[in-house]
Amino acid sequence: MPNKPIAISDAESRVMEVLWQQAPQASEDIVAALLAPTGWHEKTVRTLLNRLLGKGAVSAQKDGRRYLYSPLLQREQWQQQESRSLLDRVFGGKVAPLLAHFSQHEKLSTKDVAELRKLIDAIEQKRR
Amino acid sequence: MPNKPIAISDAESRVMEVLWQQAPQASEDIVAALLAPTGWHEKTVRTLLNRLLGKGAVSAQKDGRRYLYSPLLQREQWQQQESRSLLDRVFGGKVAPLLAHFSQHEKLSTKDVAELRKLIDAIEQKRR
DNA sequence: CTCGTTTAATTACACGCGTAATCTTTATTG
DNA sequence: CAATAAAGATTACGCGTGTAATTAAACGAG
Repeated sequence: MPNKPIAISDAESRVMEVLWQQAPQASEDIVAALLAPTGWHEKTVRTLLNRLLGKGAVSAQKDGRRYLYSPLLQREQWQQQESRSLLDRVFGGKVAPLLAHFSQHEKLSTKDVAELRKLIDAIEQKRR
Repeated sequence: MPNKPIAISDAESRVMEVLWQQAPQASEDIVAALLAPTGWHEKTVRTLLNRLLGKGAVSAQKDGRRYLYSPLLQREQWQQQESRSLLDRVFGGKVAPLLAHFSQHEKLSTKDVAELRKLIDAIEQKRR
């Protein structure tokens, strides 16, 4: 099995989010995109980029004097890893308790509920 | 506002799980309960217990020469913290994408689906 | 009362993370 | 070509965590 999960930290995921929205991007742009929401220093962002490179979560192609970065780790894949981790760590691997939990504790908008219902219909549809 | 969230680490949560199943318990029992699933040394477990004490996640009452530990942080509360954290960090705070994700990527048992449907019915019931 | 044993408290230590600062290389400009 | 500026690479540093080992205290056995 080829792909062992790439673990990225919280701060690193913020950088990935920027790349998931658009790629490739130069570090300058990534720095700019993160400045407002996080207040991070340029140096900080570059450190995170390098760590992500080291982890194989992003790739870099040289473009003149700078690099252009692209995500290698896909957002979906990361979401899945994180979800599974929560499920296993916190809910004993069982989906129903998690969902029950959300229905009790998270305020679901009417739209959420409608969407949920559609999802379930679709799932049941596919089953039979 | 009294309760700022108590952050507990992964290893610490394993100790809490033991206490959530039954409390109060002496460290000896907790050590014993964790030995098989984790292989942790007695010293390790005691360290974790002390850290949890420091964080206010458990309480200890002296019982002769030993302490009996009880959880202060409740399981529900912790699950909620962790769920919210996943939701915010990974799914932009929106429930529907999380659920969509689960429906696509996690194998939901027939029972899961049935439960989900019941949950939704209940929610909609409460709304009108 | 002293020694050993059991339990608790203190200390250890490497690694990842958040957050940069410093050093180095490379391209630009006079 | 030499100095400067911009980008990248290396190094830093304190804190939490995983994982204990070491030290101290307290109680029971002689």
